[in-house]
Amino acid sequence: MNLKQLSQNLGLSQTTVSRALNGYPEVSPATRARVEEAARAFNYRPSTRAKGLATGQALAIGHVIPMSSKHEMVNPIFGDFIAGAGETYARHGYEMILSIVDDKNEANVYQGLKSRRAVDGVIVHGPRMNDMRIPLLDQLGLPFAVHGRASGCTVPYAWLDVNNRSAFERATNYLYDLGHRRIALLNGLEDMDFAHRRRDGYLSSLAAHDLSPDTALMRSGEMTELSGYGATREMLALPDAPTAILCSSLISALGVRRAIEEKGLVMGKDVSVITHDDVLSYLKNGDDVPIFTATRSSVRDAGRKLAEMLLDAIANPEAPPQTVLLEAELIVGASTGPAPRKD
Amino acid sequence: MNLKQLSQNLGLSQTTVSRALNGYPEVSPATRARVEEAARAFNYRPSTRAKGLATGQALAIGHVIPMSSKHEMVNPIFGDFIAGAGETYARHGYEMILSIVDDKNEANVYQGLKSRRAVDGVIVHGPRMNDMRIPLLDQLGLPFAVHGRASGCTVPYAWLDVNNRSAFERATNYLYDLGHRRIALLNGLEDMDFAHRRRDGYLSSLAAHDLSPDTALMRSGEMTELSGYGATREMLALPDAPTAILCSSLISALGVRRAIEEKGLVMGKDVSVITHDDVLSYLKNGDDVPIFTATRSSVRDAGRKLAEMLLDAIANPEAPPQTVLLEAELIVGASTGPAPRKD
DNA sequence: TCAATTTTCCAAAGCGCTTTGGATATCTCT
DNA sequence: AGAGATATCCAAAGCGCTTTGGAAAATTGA
Repeated sequence: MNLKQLSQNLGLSQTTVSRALNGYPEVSPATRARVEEAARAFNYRPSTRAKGLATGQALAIGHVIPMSSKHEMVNPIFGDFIAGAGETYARHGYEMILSIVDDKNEANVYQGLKSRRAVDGVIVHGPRMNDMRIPLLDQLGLPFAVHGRASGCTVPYAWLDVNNRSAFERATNYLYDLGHRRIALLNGLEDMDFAHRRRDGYLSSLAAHDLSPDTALMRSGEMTELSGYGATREMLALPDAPTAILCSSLISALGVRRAIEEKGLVMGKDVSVITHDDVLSYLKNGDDVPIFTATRSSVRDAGRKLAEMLLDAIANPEAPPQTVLLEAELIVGASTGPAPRKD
Repeated sequence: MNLKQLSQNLGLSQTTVSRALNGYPEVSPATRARVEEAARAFNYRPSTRAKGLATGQALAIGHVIPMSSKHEMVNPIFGDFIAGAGETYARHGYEMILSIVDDKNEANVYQGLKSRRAVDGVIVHGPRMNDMRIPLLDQLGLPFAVHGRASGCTVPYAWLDVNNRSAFERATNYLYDLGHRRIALLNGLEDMDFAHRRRDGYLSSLAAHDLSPDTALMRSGEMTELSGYGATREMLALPDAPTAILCSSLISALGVRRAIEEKGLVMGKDVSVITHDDVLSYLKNGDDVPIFTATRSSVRDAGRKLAEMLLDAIANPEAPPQTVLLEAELIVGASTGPAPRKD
């Protein structure tokens, strides 16, 4: 069923039917009702492609998911993020189109989306330091919004980020106040922007308390259970082992806990742990009482909100880019406690 | 840059340029080269929408991700699955469009995709027992392929599935051969088709060895770390605790291990564990030596392959639906060992 | 009652591509 | 050299929608 057939069925012109369906005023309430009724009956929906051609809009947003070509790893937060974004799109009649692409071909993909006019805008995932995608998109003139930020980018752009710096600074402070002096940082990959900010927050807290950072206690890498386990195991074997560990993801925190318990130590007593918690749907941090003390910020909410920002930016292109900085909650769970006394 | 402008630039007709770019024979090698060169120089790509309108194809595949409205949970395997599927689409010039939808509105979404002609076909995720989506899609005439199967569906359809039944049967046999007699099953949600098949395999092995199933040792639910932990904790507290646990996902296996170790027991010695491993990129089962003995089947490969099957089916609609049944590997890791002697 | 509005509807152009049905130029063969 | 084949290109229609510029019908005002 297409517009032509529908309008013939109704004995009306395509114009009138189109207008009735799109809420234009120049059609009487009576015929509008008749048209809507018929559209429902025949299960008519305008072809996205035809509509897009006619209006010049794509009614679609692109999500370009970078995949580390080294590790072939897709970001585990990604599922929940797009679940949030998808809600927003559904509400606004937009489609989400997804490209998963290894880091090399990224520029190509953005160019393609632009020149094929496949999307009205894109969401940038996993920004790195000095991310070249941002100037690229800016130059292409393709509206975009970034989940996170990219230090070193000079052009203004729309972003939504968790205040990773302050979150990790507060977390470190909290551990300091509990008496911890040997505090380790298990960070994400160095070139990811968020990792950089988290380290800044961590270092800033150490500095504020006249603690000098120890590179033996600062790790970074992919955030897997195994890497959390391995790093913790190594660090606990040090002569001057850390009494507290700051961890970048709940997944690696599981590994941290395992290494602690394997050594016969008790988390929250012998070793304190704070992790960042993205509130992933398949990885809850406990039921009522959180297992881990955590800096918490829902990545699904972030998806919802950032999608809204992008749609806003598309709707009024003249407005300056919005930016949102979310403060993570610091929620106290069972994984932190006072630093053990030295004997 | 559009076709018209490009062809004017070249002093050729749109027809010729279009043909040159699409590999039609009725254009001389010389002009074809000239056209391709110019297209590259001007970064020309045909508008997807216009092309789609003209050809009647969408060059897009829909993925409808059901989200349990109860738990708001997105399937954690989903990221890796679409990473695989995405590879295939990229190779064939298809786009992936994603809808995340709660179970109630699903029918609507499929209808919408069909009548708006937004996609050439869809992948069905997370099939349940007697899944009504399959007859629906069949009736709509929208090509589709299912990741998994749906017991009880009578219409023929294309699917790709792991042989969950035989995998869990073999795993149970393996535990039996190690001397285990109290074997627990931590399954996924009951109404998911794969959970049903896994239980079948488990029960069939028990029956073959004259073991009668004990409902106290059979759990099912969302597969989270916490649920694995909770269930194991409870079962280990039973007077007649299991000596082996069969687990449906690596995530919940982490919880299983935690509950075991928390009780001061050693996994692989006091309690054996076998889990299913989807080979998720962010959750590796150990580096070289697997941590868990596991039934293993890469969900990313599944995505790649199933996408290919769907594109095939779209390319020749007359062919009968393909079906692929993958056998999971049974890989032996450190989590299984002979049943402990009774004292 | 009749001109001036206002409502309500329509025909046709256009969005950017593919494809049909020629037209023209170039070869081939005898 | 000239007819038939073949290679090369083009104009125009059509895909399903929106939207512009009117036209016809209904309503209003004096």
